[in-house]
Amino acid sequence: MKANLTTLLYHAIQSLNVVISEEQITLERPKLIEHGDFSTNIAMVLAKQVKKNPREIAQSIIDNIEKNNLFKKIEIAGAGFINFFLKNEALISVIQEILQQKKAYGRNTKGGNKKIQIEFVSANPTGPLHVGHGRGAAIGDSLARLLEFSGWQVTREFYYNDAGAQIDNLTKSVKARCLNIDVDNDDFPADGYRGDYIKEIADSYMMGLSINCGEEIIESHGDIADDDCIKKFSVAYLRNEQDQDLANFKIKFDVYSLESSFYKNKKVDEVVSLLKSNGFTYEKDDALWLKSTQFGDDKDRVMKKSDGSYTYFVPDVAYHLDKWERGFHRVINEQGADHHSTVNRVRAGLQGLKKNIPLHWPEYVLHQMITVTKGGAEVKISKRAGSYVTLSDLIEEVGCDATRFFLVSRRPDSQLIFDIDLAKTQSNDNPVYYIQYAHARIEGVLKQWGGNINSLSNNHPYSYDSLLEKKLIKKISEFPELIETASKDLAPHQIANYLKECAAEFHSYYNDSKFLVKDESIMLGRLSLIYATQQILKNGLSLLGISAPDSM
RNA sequence: CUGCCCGUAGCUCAACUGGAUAGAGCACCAGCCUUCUAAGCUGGGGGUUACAGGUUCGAUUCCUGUCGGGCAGGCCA
Repeated sequence: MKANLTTLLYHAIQSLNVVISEEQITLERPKLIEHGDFSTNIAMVLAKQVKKNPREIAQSIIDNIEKNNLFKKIEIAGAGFINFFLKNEALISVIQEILQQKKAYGRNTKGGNKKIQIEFVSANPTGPLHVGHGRGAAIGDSLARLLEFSGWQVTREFYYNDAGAQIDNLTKSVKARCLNIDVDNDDFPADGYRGDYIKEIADSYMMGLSINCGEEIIESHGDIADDDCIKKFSVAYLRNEQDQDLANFKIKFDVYSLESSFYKNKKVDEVVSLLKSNGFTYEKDDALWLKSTQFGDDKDRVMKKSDGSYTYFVPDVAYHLDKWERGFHRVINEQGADHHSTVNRVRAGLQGLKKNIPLHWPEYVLHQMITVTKGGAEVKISKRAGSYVTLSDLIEEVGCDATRFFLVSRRPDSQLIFDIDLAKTQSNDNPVYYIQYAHARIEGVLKQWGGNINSLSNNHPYSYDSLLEKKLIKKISEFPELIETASKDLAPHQIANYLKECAAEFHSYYNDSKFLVKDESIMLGRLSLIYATQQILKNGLSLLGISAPDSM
């Protein structure tokens, strides 16, 4: 509908001999019902260029709109808004559209089936996943679903560091625990990991357990002197645990990339020699530096440390070169904002390769920190992890659906307060239940009715005259526009907000109206509206990876 | 000290990227179940959008500065 209107407007403006692109025409959904179904400010935008009063321009645009039978009326309002009021038939046609397209309703082809990669979570295997990873997981996975729905060919990817200093640190920590060195003991590694889980790993290692890690089975022989074996075992143990957490969070990845693989396949060497031969490096203080300031970084960065090993961003650049060579049109990295300093470095490194990689490739979605509260007080630690709240604690305490909803429901760039008490309440306080309840309520009515559900997708002679019906129809018809803006903005929280509003419109309607009435045309008309609403709720929830229960 | 993000009702958050009278939910007050799920609905009070300037027909949104919070600025990731 919106697209149709835009085209109509475009033609009307062209016939005024005004140069304009179709993208410049913005159509809005007015907040107030008195402002019609759609509204545009295009006359005010054109006022400067045309040098005429906006209201005059608006009038000539209206006069030039091609004949059609969509509108009840078109008005000029305020400083020069053009407000469109659609005919009833045009408005209610959305119900049949939804019921015919079902789970495909709202889908679009903006992505043109091009390849896009979303990297998210990317936790290092040095401990259990924490809430921050959970936020990344919820946002990243919803983004993936949203972009698939928008016609992109999506690859979900997880990258982890299985090679650097942090892994050595993990190994030392586990080893210390194998030797029964307590975390308070002076002999325990100064920067070691102190959570109880380290003790669990050590115990399992000493017992000679084996870990089933993908296709590989990692065995331990309980040999305390074998650092390499401790390392492999610990990494496998934690990877295994993280996979379990992610599975419980209903998240699947298509590809796992290992930092070590970019050393093995010489990608790191390739990157370093390219940067060298392109003249973007220099030696200083026994180290090799990247002239990242030439690409907008605020200082140059060390690539190769004085001990001969590379800093973390070098394999990161190699990894992104690998992504580029795999042919992704777009790459989105979802990460915690505490990693924002890597953005400039990775992009600078890629530019230095002179491979014609676009300036803003890859894109980043950075999420801010999370505060978890319970009983009004901040929760800072989990017993197992020691210094932070784990994702599995949350899932266990409030469930997967509520956890996902709360973690995805805020703009990524604002700090989030996760209220465990609120997420746990099974009442109207809790938006997840509020939305799911709307879905279940509709299912209840449809079950009670017991008729042929498919017959609802036919046209029914009912005019939807009540205000609540009009508002609900308006809301569900906005779903395709929501998908477009949410995926353009990489902002899945918009889906969560929308679903709350949609559920609210439904609950009001439900409370006000009777569905199973004697008059069949009224009944079928109303049932098809709520059936369409249910479909919208289901489609929206599935974009967030949240279940749509038939009863509660 | 420098860079990035944020600052909206008592609390948690929106606001279609510059639009019309800034919206929801909690909390508070007053109502609605012999009728399809009350996990619901209806009504009410609550705001100088941190502050001060600027840009223009029009600013929560863009620019500058100040204040406050978070995160970075390690040859850690």
